[in-house]
Order: sequence, then C-alpha cells, then structure tokens
Amino acid sequence: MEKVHTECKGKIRAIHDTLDILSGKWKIAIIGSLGFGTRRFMELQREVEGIGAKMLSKELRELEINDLVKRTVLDTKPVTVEYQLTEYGKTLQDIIDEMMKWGENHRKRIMSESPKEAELI
Amino acid sequence: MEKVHTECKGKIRAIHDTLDILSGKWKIAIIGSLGFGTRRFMELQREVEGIGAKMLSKELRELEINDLVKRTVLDTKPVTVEYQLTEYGKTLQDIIDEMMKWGENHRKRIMSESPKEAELI
DNA sequence: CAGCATCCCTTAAGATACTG
DNA sequence: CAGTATCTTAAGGGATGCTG
Repeated sequence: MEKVHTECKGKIRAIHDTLDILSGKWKIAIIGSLGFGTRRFMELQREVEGIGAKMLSKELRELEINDLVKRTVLDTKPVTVEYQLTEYGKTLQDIIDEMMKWGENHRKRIMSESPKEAELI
Repeated sequence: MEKVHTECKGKIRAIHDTLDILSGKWKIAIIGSLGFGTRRFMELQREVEGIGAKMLSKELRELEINDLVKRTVLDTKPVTVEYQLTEYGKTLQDIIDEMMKWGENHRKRIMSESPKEAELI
C-alpha cells in the first residue's frame, strides 16, 4: 500500500513536470498550431485566437528556451521570422493530438446536451 | 490554403476547449491522482504535493460541475468524503497518460544533460 | 513585420484561522 | 476530517504606443 502511494506520487510529479513546461494560457495552442507546420509571427497570432503580441512573443521565447520551438530570422525587409517545432517539440504531438480529440468530442457532447448554449461559446 | 487555415483553427479551438476544462494549476494532477482510484480529500492533498485545502476544494468543485469527478459523502463521524472519476472523467485518461509519459521522459532528458541541476528540482 | 516598453487591472493562489 | 472565510500578495495578461 505504501509502495503504491509512492509510485503514484512519481507519476503525479511527472505530470507536473510536463505542466510546468507547458504552463501558461497559450503554449499548448501554440504548439498545436506549429504542429501543422512552420508559421510566422502574425500567422500564429491569427491562428491562436485571442492571443496578444506580448503574450505570443513571451510564450514563444519560453518555448524556445526549453528547446521545443526553433526561431528563424529571415533576411528579408521588412524582417520575417519563422517558428517551427524542434524535433523535441514534436514529441509533444501525442499530447496535443489527444487534447484535440478530447476537445472535439467534448464539443459534440455539449452540443447534444444543450445546443443553444453551445452556440454561444 | 484558405481551407487548411480554417481547419487548423478548429483544431486549435478544440485544444482550447480542453484547456478551459482543465484550467488551473492542479486539475490535471488531481485527475491523474484519481486515475489510480478513489481518494479522500486528505489523500488527494498528500498525493498532489504542494496544493492547499482551498485550491483543492475549489478545483474539485469545478471538476464536479463539469461531470468529471464524483463526490460522495459517507455517513461516518467525523464525515468522510470520497472522490472518484466519473465515466466521462475517465475519458481524460489518454491525455493524462501521455503527459505522464512525456514528463518521465523529460526528466530523464534533463538528468542526462545536467544531472546536478536536475537534482535540485 | 516582429516585437519590446509601459501602464494598469484582474485573477490565481498562498497563508492563516475557524467550523460542523 | 473536510472543508469555508478572509486577507494579502504575486503573477498573468490586456491595451496602447513605439521602433528597427
């Protein structure tokens, strides 16, 4: 019984490790977006609805620090910047996929329960 | 090109739906803990390290509202309360599992990079 | 275009003390 | 045991304006 408890704590801790890396309101959505391919700053901002430039750049920087996202400055004028997942960042894809699946299913569930309210979301 | 963009947004939105439900610093860890079985309030507090009673009860209430967790008051004295995942709550297990896997792997990665720092975590 | 600086406000969340 | 109530602080995050 004691051992079971101990093992659970390790698992819970692993979840926390992941959560720490992905903390913030937007990181997972950003990674999800980059999962579809390379994106520029503005493209990300359009795709991740509701995010402001400040948050976007901050979250991107943190993701870059953790080696999940690669930032490439292109020598154009005006300057263009591309973001893409690193190989390590791509290892998050399974989590993202599960979240997308769940979210899509959840929306269906809500809609079948109370279609009226769901439309408002 | 336009269609692709539109489809991505739907996916990103699905991620957001999921994230909204799982928002908060502790919900995912709580669900992870309950994934191992029924837990009482105090057991949860011990297992989800660092969480305070206030946050725990608040997060549990929100999870209950979203039909992810079931709360059962046992008629003992002093009162005992049990928490467990609902059937719907169990559908989050795939996400949780992926997060555990990733977190465990990430810890290994960090350790092999800089063992000294990793010990401090 | 990409992003930083600044200001400002709301929310999250910790600490502490108390109750049925 | 299983919470609630209250207070306080730290952080998150939005809006706006500016720059290379």
